Formats: sequence, structure tokens, C-alpha cells
Amino acid sequence: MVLMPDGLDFFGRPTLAVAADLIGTVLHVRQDGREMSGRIVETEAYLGAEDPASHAAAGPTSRCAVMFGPPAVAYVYLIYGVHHGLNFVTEPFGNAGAVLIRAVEPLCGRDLMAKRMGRERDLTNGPGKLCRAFGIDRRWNGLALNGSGEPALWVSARTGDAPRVETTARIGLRKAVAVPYRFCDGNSTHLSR
DNA sequence: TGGATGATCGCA
DNA sequence: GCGATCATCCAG
Repeated sequence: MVLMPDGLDFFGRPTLAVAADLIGTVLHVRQDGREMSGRIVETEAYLGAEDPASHAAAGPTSRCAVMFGPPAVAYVYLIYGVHHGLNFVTEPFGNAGAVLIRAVEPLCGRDLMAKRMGRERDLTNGPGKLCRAFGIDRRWNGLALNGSGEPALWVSARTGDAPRVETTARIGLRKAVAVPYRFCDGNSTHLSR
């Protein structure tokens, strides 16, 4: 069962719009018969050929191929040889675009997150950390966000107080540093760095 | 502030 | 093949 803030057409829209509208929605994961969730509080948009910082800038490669595929699919990659990053593919088939999930507020499954992280706080306030806390790795690459099967991944409608969506420059980039493609809930206490 | 750590990509 | 690069995190 998949609930979307604006119905089934939530994905397949311009990447920047999806990145903003994901703030306040809930990421769900099911693995080993166990469900975990977190409220999405920080995202970054990555576009296609026009965005030098995007993996898709030079066209489709084996790594970023799913960015060019159908929307509402997970794009998971390994960065710095250490951490995984979770993205949602946004644009219609043939157009590259994805949204990096940078931080969530833990909801369900906090105990398991704390066990995996070896601490009680700062469990999911960063793209690498939230993947580790939720148990997401490259095996999840290409997974549809439809909540079926196992492991499963999906998004449900906004929860909690209405977010105060703020727009800033993306973090940690060497290219295309200026554009304001980062979105976060200014009221959240679970943002990265 | 810099080191860990490995897949990926562009060029030879 | 080989080396530069990389959307990170944490110890010191």
C-alpha cells in the first residue's frame, strides 16, 4: 500500500517540485519482517545533463542508469567507499532526475536504528547515516517504491506539523555549488551537520 | 582537519 | 589497466 501526498502522480513530475514536496512525508522500509519509518526533513535535487553535480550529467552509465528509468524507483549508490546514498527517481522515463534523501526524523524502529548505529541520538541526520540506520545498501538499487516484496520501500503522506520548507545550496559538492537545490524543514531538529 | 575506503569513469 | 574523483562520517 502506497500513499502519496498528491496521489499516484506524486513522482513523474519535475525533480525540484518532488524534492520540495517530499519534505514532511514519511519514508517506510520493511526488511526481515520488520518495518521502520522516518519523517523526511531534508532532500537535495539532482537533475540531468544541465546539472554538473548530478551522476547523470554525462549521460547514462551502468551506475546511474536507473536515474533515466521510470520514476518512483530507488537509486542507491556507494560513495567514498564507505557510505550509501538513497535517492528517489523522479522524472518520466528517459529524463534523468533524482532526489537524495539527506535526513529523516526517526519514527518507527528507533530501537533497531540505535542498535545499528551504536548510539541513541543522531541516528538519521545525514545521507550515509540514514542508510546505515535503515539497513539500505546497493542491493536496494532499482527497487520500486511500491511497498511490495522484501526488502520493501515506500513513501506515505505528510505527517506531523506542517513543515516550514526552506531552500538552500546543496551540501558537500565540488561542482554546481551555487544553485539552491536543497530543501529542508526549518522547524526540524533532525537536519544534517 | 584529514584519513578511511572502494566503486566508478575517463583516458591511455 | 591506472589514477583521479567522490551527493560522507568521525576521531583527534
